[in-house]
Amino acid sequence: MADAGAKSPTIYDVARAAGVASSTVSRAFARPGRVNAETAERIRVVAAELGYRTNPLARALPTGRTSMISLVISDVTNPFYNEIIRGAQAAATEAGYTTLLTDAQESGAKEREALERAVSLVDGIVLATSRMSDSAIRMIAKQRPVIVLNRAVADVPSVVTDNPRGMRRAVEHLGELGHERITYVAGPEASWADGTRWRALREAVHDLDLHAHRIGPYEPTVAGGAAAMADLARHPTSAVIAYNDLMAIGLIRALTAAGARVPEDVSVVGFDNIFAAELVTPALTTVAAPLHAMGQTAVRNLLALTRGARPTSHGPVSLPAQLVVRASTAHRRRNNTSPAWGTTKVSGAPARASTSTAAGSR
Amino acid sequence: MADAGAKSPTIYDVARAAGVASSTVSRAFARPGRVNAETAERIRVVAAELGYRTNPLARALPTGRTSMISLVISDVTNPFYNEIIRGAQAAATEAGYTTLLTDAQESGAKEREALERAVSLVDGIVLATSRMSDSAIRMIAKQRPVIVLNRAVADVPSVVTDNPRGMRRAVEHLGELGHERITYVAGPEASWADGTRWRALREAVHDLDLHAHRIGPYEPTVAGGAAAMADLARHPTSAVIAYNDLMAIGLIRALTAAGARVPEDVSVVGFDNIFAAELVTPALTTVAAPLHAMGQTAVRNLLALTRGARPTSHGPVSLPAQLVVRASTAHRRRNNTSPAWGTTKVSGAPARASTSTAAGSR
DNA sequence: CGCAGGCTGGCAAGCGGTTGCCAAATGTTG
DNA sequence: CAACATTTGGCAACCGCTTGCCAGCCTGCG
Repeated sequence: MADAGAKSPTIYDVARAAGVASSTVSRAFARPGRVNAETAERIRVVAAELGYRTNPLARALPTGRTSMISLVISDVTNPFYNEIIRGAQAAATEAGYTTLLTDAQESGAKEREALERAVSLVDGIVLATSRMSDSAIRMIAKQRPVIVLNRAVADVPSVVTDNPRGMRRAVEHLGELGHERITYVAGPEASWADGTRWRALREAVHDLDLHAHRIGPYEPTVAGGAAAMADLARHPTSAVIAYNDLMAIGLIRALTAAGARVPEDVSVVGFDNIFAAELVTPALTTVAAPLHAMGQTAVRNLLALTRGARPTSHGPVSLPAQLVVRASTAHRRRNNTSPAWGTTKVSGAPARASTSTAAGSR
Repeated sequence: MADAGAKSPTIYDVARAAGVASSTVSRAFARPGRVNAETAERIRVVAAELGYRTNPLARALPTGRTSMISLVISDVTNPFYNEIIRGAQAAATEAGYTTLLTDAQESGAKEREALERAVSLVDGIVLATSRMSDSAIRMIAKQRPVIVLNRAVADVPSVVTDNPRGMRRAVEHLGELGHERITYVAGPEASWADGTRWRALREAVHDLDLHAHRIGPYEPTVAGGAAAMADLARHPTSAVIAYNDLMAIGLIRALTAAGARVPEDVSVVGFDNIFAAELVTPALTTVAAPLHAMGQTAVRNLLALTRGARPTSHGPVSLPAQLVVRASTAHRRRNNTSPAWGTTKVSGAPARASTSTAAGSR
């Protein structure tokens, strides 16, 4: 039993107690096979008795490897990151790595600063939706292995959601429901994902002979979605795809407040499948990003890099998205081509039996 | 300009370039005043030119202080922790500390393991809703300063929500609405908060001449709340207080599915005021824990401890909770004493104008 | 029997800072 | 101007662990 009185024991204490040199103790732990099996076992026993644990800091100094990775998130309070964090943690822990979580608080400056302090502490970095410029990221990337999430930066390996395919599924879904014009409610212009999604939407509507219109940009939040309401009223459509779930939720609330019914009057599709998506009313139809898998993949690839693997030069690693159909989308009502929200008295939607989930969301 | 070619420069490089001894460089950074102002300035300039940054690892070895703290969370995906994390991060960053976020994934074993690896890396630890036993926590606490959140452990300083007062407000609110019997939907038995809340509820109903009944325990999740439905149907009441928001949301969904209307037939109050609480329909009336402040306070107190402050022996630091009144609570309908859920056809609730927030939630 | 080669374990030089102690330089005082 | 107090900067010994290099020992083989 370890008594927690004094300082924790070092390899020297173990070495003395076991009657060997400190280097042998070190090797017994760090270099299996380099030391005689019996000796190693004896050392192991003595170490256990003394309650010895190798000090990661001291180990890191000569080796230069800390077994820590940094995960930088632009905003921890955004539920979008929850599963990413968890996936990343899982992959890191599994590989014996500790995760240094940093919240950039939506500020490129804070992100830089935090990174500056962390960079010498970690073996690699995952940047989830960084707010920094491409060049700043490349700067970091030449000091330590870096993986960016949901973004493409030249010369820096990345992991992204397959937005085009996900968007395609969403458009097909709306098309099957009879919608002909789709409004895209745009997120931040600086967002790589936003550009990709809009582009994919245009291609999809073109192929399927539908029409798309874009409004925005807005903040990628509930408030931002609500703000889109005004513009939407000017270009009424029966179907909307929002940049992300938060905005979709905000928009639905605004629509409802204005007297429109979702999905009867307007179908709304979100992106990301965040936790709250299935909690809101109506439950949100959304394109589910493989959040957990993304976090996991990012970390795994990062660790591969730290072990000296060459980054794949085939562009970003793309993970499949799935459409989760819930209750915010429905058939377009033919007799209601040009919705006049708010003019008809709302009679209330009966409890929907639905919430059919087309694809498992996690 | 720092060229990112070679290894990062050390104090020796700076010392040589500035024509001083390495110790002087060290002191110029770590011991202001110990070195002549001019010399220090010159060193500073040279260091900047070389792109020198002090290596936290190397510094930690001799000093024993890493400027890192560990924040252990029982489940990062639980939105309850979002603001706590952020508050903690903010306080840590402000003090120049880096946060090591660890997700215990609801497992006491994983928590221990993670802690074991982290303990030698950090100057202090915040345990948010730990799954470990009191004695295990005390064990950790004698190796490093520890602050526990939302729990009382003898001899270990803690920060908690003022549950009794919050519960009292909730009961008063329901009482004012005419409810006479309140059902408490319990969370995990092992939860310290659960016990505190139930006790507070009993006291409050006693003082106000109301009645309380307890069902459970259930999992503190949406599914757990839904599971409570069955038991609730057996003891119908017009008012329910759930252990937390997630359960309240689950319960509301189950009630709605069963044909009961919230809040017309049943008023529901949650705890925590998580992000989704205002997004669901009806928006949830809930007791808002000062999440951000808790994270912040925990870290500040922890850092005070690492600086050698004696822990306050006055028991846990208690932070005030506030009641946020939204749309899930309403006047009890006198003619509906014994609700027969599901027998009457639901006609649908008109869009509520409400969502009145009695107290700012953040 | 002599020797090359594989195992083992020890020695000691770092890794990049910190800091107690000392001495030179400078400032103060009587 | 001598004696003494203060600054200021350098020396060198760590902090705890890793690892290149070396030597002793044991085997196996010609």
